Amino acid sequence: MNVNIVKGTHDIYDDDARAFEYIEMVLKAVAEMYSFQQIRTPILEYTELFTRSVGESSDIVRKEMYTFLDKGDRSVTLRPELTAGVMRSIVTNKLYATKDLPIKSYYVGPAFRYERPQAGRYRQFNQFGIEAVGVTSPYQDLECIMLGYDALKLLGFKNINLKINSLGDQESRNKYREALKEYFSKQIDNMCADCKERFNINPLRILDCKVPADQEIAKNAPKMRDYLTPEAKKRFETITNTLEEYEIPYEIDDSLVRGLDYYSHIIFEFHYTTENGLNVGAVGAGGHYDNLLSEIGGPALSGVGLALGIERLYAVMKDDNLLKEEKLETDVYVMPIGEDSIKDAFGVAQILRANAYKVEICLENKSFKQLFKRAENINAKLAVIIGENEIKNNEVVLKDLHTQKQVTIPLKNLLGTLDMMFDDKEEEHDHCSCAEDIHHE
RNA sequence: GCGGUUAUGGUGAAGUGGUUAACACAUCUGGCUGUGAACCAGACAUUCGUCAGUUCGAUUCUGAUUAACCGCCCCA
Repeated sequence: MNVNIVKGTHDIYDDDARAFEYIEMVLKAVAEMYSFQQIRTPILEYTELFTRSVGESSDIVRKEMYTFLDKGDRSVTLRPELTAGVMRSIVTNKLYATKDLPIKSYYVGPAFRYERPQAGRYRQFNQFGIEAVGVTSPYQDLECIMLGYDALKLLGFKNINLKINSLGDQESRNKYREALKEYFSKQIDNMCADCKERFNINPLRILDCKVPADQEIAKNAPKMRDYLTPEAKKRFETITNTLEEYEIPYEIDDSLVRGLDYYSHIIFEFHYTTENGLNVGAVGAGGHYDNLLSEIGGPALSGVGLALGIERLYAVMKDDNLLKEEKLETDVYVMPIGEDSIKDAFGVAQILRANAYKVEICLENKSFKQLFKRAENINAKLAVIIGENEIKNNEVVLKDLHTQKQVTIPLKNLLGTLDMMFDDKEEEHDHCSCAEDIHHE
C-alpha cells in the first residue's frame, strides 16, 4: 500500500524546482530594487490572527483554513496568506518603534487553503509578496502596483491585465454599504443563498457573485465610485492619473471587491491569459489597508501590500514558453574506469568541488556507454576520465563533451587548465549581460 | 460544498467477457569489459486505482470507494 501525496499538494523537483527558483530570484531582485527587505514568519499562527485580520466574513476564514488544536488545546492555523503574519511580526517585534517608517518587507513561502484543487489552484501553494507599512501617500500604493507590474514584465509577460477599484475610506464604505443594502433589500429574496448570507455579513461581496441572474440584478446597483468622499476620490484619481502618465494600462472594475476584509481605498488584481488561452485567475493581487495593524493590537498605521502566486506564474509562463532556459548545468563529470580507479577519481572530484566547480562523479564501475549517457543527461560540459593507466602516470584525460576533443594532461595541471577554460567562457558570457535586458525596452 | 471527465509497466499510451495485454520512449544485458550516435539480439505489466457484486470465467459489465484533471463558488 503506497502512501499518497496529500490532496492538493504537489512535489516540485528538478527542472520545475529550478524554474521556481528562477521566478523567486527575479521577484526578490525586483523587491530589492524597490528597497524591500526580506521577512520570514512562521507558517503556523494562532487562529485568532486570521479571524481578526483576514476577517470573519471572508470565505478564507469561513471555510478554507487548515485549523486544528495543538497538544495544549490552542487553536492554530496554517497560514492562508502571509500578510497577517507580517503584521503580527511588526507588532510582536515592535518594528514600528524600533525601525524607521516605512517598514518595507517582502516574503516568499508556502500558504495553505482547504479548497477543491483545479487549474492553478492548490491546497499548499507558494506566494511572493510585499508589504509597505507606515506611509499614507497614494504614491506608496502606486509603488506597489508598479513593483508588481515590473516584476511581471521582467518575467517576460506581455499584455498584463491590471484591474483596479477603490473601496474608499471608512466613511465612504459605510455610506455605500447602506446604499447597497437598500438597493438589494427589494430583490434579495430572488437571489442565491450565498448572496442572502452576503447581504447580512458584507453586502459588497454580492457584487462579486457569478450567478448570471444575480449579476443582472447587481449590474444596476449603486457604484462605489459615486459614494467616495472627496478625499477618497482624489486619492483614487492620483493613482489612476499616475498610471496613465506612466502608460500602465489598467481597467476600473466596479465589481472588484476582494475577498479579504481588511482592504480600503485602492485594490488591484493582475490577470493574464496565455496565447493558448490558459487563464488561472489572478496571478497577483493586493491593496491598501488602514486598520489592519490596529486590529491586531498595533498602532494605527496604514499600509499596502501585493501578493503573487508562484504556481500560477509558473503555470502561465510554462504555457507561454517563458521558462525554457532553466536546465541543469554540470561543469565536469568524473569518470572512473574500473573499480580500482574510484578512490582516486573521488579525490579529484572533491578537489574540483572545493574550487567551486559543479562536479558529478560516477561511483560505480560502469561501461563507457552508460558513463556518456549520464554525462549527457546531466548536461556536463567536460569529462575527466581516470583509469589505471592515468593513475600510474599521474595523468587524467580531459574531454570536451561538445567538441569531442580530448587531451591527456598531468593531474597537477587539471585545475589550472579548467580555470583557463572557464575564465574564457565567463568573459564571453559578460558580453550579453543580464543587466542590459532589464534596462532594455 | 456542488457538477463533469478519467484511472492499464518507470513514462506516453492501444486493446479484449476466455491465460501471448499491442506499440513507442526510458532503463538494463549482450554484440563492443578504454570512449558517446546509429544498428542488431534479448530482458522489462503473475497484471489493468481499491473493495465488493454479476458470471463457469472480469482488466473488460455493475455498484461503491479513493485519487487526479477540469468547471462552479472563492481565490494567489
